[in-house]
Amino acid sequence: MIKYILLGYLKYQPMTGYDLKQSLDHSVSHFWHAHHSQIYTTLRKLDNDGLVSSEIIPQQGSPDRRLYTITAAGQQEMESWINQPMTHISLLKEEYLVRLFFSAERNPQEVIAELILQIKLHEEKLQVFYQLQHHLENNARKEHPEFERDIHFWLFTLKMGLSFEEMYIQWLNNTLHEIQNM
Amino acid sequence: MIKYILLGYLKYQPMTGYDLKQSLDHSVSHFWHAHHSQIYTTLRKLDNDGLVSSEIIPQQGSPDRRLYTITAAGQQEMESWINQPMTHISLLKEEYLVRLFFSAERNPQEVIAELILQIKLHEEKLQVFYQLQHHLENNARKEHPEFERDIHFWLFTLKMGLSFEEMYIQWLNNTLHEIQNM
DNA sequence: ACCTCCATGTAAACTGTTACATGATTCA
DNA sequence: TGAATCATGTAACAGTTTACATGGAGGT
Repeated sequence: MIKYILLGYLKYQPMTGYDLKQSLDHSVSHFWHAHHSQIYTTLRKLDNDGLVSSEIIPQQGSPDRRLYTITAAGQQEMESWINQPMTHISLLKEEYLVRLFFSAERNPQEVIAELILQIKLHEEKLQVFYQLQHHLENNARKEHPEFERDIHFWLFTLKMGLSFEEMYIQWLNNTLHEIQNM
Repeated sequence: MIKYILLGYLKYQPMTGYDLKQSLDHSVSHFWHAHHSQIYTTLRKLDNDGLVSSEIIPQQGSPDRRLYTITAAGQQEMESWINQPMTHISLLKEEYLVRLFFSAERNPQEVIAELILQIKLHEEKLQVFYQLQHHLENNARKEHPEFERDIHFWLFTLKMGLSFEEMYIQWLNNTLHEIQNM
């Protein structure tokens, strides 16, 4: 998957591994994250496979930057992937739910403390989503009118992150109250 | 993670790899799934580490069953894990969102067709959740009153799966309408 | 005749995380 | 003085998926 995210980004413009990491952290990371180590190694593999090309840009004082550019083969690979419709749904992996599932015998006060911490963390995340949404709807749209259509699609995915957090927080609060009244 | 799921189940009763796979598929699989190959290999590792013990139950006509029982060390390992509160939140990995994020240049009709298919798949999943909830709230509760408290916790996690699917379907429908009106 | 269920496993490949490793610049 | 940012990489490990492999029993 990370392969297609990198190709998708490089379709917009040539970028370095570092740039890509920054960009991902502020966009797709909410539904697909990656460490820099994985990004650098995947870029090398894409280069070996001819899906991207790279050129070294010398720097003084810091390591040379390696700028990656998508090739025609890379564009085709990306398009072939995105045009092949997805016929399954993704499966969640939610560690907290595993913990709650097996929490019946735990000390209720500790379960409640953990719930309250989860609520706090998810509320912080929700705030980040609101800020991102504000930024996309205002700044980005005005500064890059040529990306109007793309921004629509980015906002769709952001809206999903937002709805997820809102739903999750509500569910956590309901669960908290039910446990307190048990 | 799968290690703790297996230990958590084995705390209720001794089980075989096959039993565990069946049980997981009808419970935690909605927030943490595993293939049988991973379950069998993890059980072997738990056995080697002394967290479970196993005995072979001969069968006629089919392979012997290997019944796993949690050990005192296994119980302690599980309790130590569950009592150490989680101080982060899980990160989503949603392939469909990656696809939508990069879909601005796709043929709108294909994007719409994919959206409609996703709606159908998520609605089917939602129905499964409703049935599971009905089963837990009625049959399971009456047949196993000794698990009353555990069932409460299982229902919490089920409620989350249900809310997630309801939210997701609503988001998909909104996105569909917005794309149709673009 | 074919499918599903029971029941177990191994091997290879792939994906992802954590830790190690370096070093200049800028800001508080 | 210490932290953050820029900038890249490798290595070891852990976790996960896919494919291969077998074979009887019971139902349609």
